[in-house]
Amino acid sequence: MTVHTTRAKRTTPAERILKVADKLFYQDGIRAVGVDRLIAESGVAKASFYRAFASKDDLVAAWLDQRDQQWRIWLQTSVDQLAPRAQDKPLAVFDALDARFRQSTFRGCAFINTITELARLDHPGAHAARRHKESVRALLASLLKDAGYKDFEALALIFLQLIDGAIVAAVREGKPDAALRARQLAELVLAARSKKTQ
Amino acid sequence: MTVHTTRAKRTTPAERILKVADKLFYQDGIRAVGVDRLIAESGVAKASFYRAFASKDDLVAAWLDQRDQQWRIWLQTSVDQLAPRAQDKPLAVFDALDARFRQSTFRGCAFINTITELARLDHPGAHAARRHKESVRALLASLLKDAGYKDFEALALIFLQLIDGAIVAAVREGKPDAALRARQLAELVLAARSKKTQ
DNA sequence: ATAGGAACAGACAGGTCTGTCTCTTTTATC
DNA sequence: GATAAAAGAGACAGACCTGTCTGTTCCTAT
Repeated sequence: MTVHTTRAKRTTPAERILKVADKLFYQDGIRAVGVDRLIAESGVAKASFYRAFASKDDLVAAWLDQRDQQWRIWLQTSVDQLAPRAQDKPLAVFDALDARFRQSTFRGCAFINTITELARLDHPGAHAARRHKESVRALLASLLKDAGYKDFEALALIFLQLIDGAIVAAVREGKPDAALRARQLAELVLAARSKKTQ
Repeated sequence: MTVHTTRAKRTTPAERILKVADKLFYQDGIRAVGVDRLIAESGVAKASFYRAFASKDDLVAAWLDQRDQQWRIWLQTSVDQLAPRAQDKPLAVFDALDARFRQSTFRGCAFINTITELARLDHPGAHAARRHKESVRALLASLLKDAGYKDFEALALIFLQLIDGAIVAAVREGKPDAALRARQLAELVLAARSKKTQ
């Protein structure tokens, strides 16, 4: 090996495409963004695009799977930062949301948006979106369990629904207030439930 | 006037188009339904379509305005039927939602779907959607005020957010359970608030 | 009865969409 | 340095999109 590829490998076409797709799909919606635009903005040849992804639908699924992972990492680290103690983590979810709602790029939940935009339930993107929500539900259940709540499974479903409502309301209103309202609702729920398992 | 148009007037092209648009836009999404399909399924000539509506965007706005009216009438009559007494009406909203979620045609809130599909905030459809949500908020505030709740304005915002969350969750899950969860949350909120103004 | 407008039917234009294909240039491996 | 795969550039096909325009038929009002 004469050269070893010592030089840091440049980003692959797939990586660049995914990065651009994340921005454009989230910002403008899936159907509003054509393959030609994805190619132009990522500086990739059309043949490279279709070598990396079998179709646009494939890219949509890959995008959502990547975003799912990033989103859960974001939530976990945000919650850990905002609430060091396990018992405080569940409610910190809504503080994390509050911060996210204030970002100028915020345009709702990419997964909800995908489900509503792609009405067909069998679209690969719709499947990815449902997988994401199930993952988040499991993450919430884990937080609630560690915080000592007995019926953490039922609570996780409620929390997920509060999150969905907060996101939609924040988009509608163009304000982050919905996060605080959801947090107060969550506080009520937790206060009403039998608090600890032991 | 010899003939007086005694005979019941047949439906106008605009009415037929709106009826088909209501079905197709809601079922498949706005961008997924082309003008040609609307024309074919409503049995209308293309010239008639563009005589009735200046553009497809115009039709979208007209559709949403019509649906807004129908939706509020539906909610009001459902609530009146489910809860004759003013103090019971606010929570009956969620029983009405429950019934709606069970319909096989249910595919979420047309207005939320429109906002998320048409990312552009200045689209006439987006404006119609925001007008609708504001109307519903006012309707909820009225129900809550008549039920005797002092801070009915704040409560209406919370109820609207609970409704949004329930709708999204119901679509996600493909089950109507979210309506009951939202109702229980609403019960908690009402119980926690200072109940009456007098 | 007849004139005028509304509705139907469909061709057409100009653009955009996804996906395929060719050709050239770069990059990596031996 | 030679060879092969990867990537860039872009033409092309076929379908679909919105919106316009030209005829023909029907209904209605005088």
